[in-house]
Amino acid sequence: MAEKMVAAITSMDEDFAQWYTDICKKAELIDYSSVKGCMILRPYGYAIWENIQGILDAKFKSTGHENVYMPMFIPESLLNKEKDHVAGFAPEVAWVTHGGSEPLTERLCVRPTSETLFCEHFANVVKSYRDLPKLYNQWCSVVRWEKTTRPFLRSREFLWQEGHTLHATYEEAVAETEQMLNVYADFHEHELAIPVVRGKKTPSDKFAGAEDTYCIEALMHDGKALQAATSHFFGDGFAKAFDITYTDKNNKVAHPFQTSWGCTTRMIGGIIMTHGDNNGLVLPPAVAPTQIVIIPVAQHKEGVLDKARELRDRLAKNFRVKLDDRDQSPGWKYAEYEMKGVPVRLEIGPRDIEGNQCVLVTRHNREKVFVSLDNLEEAVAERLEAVRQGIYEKALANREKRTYRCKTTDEIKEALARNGDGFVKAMWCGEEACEDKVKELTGVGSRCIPFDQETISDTCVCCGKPAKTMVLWAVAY
RNA sequence: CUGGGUGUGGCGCAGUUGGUAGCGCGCUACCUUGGGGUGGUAGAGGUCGCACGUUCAAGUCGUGUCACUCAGACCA
Repeated sequence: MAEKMVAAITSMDEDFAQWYTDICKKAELIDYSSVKGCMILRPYGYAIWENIQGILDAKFKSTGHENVYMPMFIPESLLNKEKDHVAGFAPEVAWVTHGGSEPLTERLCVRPTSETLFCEHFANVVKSYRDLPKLYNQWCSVVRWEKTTRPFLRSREFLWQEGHTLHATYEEAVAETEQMLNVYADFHEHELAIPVVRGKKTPSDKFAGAEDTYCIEALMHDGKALQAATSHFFGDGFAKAFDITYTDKNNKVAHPFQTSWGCTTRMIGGIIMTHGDNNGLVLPPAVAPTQIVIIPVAQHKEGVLDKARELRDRLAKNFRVKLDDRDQSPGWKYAEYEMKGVPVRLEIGPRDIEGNQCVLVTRHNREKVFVSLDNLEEAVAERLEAVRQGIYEKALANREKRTYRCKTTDEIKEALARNGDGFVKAMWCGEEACEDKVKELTGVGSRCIPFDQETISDTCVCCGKPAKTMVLWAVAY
């Protein structure tokens, strides 16, 4: 009977990409639309995003940020003001050329990111050191005309948040960049139960126009890396390009220092590929639209549904709970909620009611426990925490198993061939040519220079010259 | 953008040498159902991705086109 359930989706070991697509569709997260690369976020998928938003928004506000909303159109001349920035984004920009049937005098870009809009606005409103810092964030969608698309991982329009801040000093802006990276990292490791590596991008991999780009990198179940969030330090480059100035305490005109940071619906792809299994999605309790689902057993029997409703009302005070009283067999429902990744399932039938107990089943390991109804709230909270802990440890174990320390490119090739894709830790001399060469020889690209450095050897994995830093390498999504 | 794969009821598929579309699941109604997709009876639902062409006749052959999907390159 167990075989019948897994037949619903492609096995992840057999074809990970197909498994991923099956989950997106069958867990009812998304549907495709008639525009290539533009996906429909269905209620269940959007609810995950709303939960992510709720948690992050609170963290942003508690660190002093305010939400704003910028227009979705950027005049071409504005986009062109910072040359590295425009070079980075121009190839994937969508353009509006007409208003009704009239051609526009200047075409408008649909925002791929909003640095230019924020800069234009900052230039208008910042006059004095008293106006600093500016700590802004916006929740919106952006458009990047990608060639090939995948649900959550690469779509032409995607939802995100972008923080944009202005500071009087270099040090304060760097501190902001680091602070926000840590907000993202904590969110991933605690709420999403996804272990991440914090680090800095190599110069060739920086955001277009940034002085430094920090990022967090996660390892997916199949051994490929996913950049989960980024935080950029801009120095005063944008401020100079957009003529943002203020008068400082000494009555001198100065340029402020700037940051931006963002994360996207891609995180949902990360959740799927980190925690999912052959029975479907596994959601971290913090963002699960339904944290606990109540399945009545023999629900037509006297008293069962009444008891189930009573439990639902009790649990609703502390949890996101759902009672499924549809006319389907319990087994059918078990399979459905496993597909949808509900962290904890509560089974309640006549025998349980007689014994003043119920069954709690944790999604990630299908462990069943009988608990007394007297302290159900505590038991549910404990089970949810067990899921969070369990999936984090499972993800961490996968990452550790797939982290290889290599001294030469041959060692990298051998490690990947023997154990499959994963994180490679190897030394680097700092030359872009070596970065490219490693990718060409082994297939793995540089992901970041981790803050937690190790000394794998004294020489560059590629050229053999003295090494400057340890770099994390991987095949990336 | 490059290279593969796939387009046939809602979903998954079959359809032979061209001859006028079929199966499973799902859906609707009723019955049945105690712990992992319960079983039964009856029913609804399709101009075969789109366009042009060949032919007496096209789901089937040809050309084009679009979409989805996978693998690269690029990106969050």
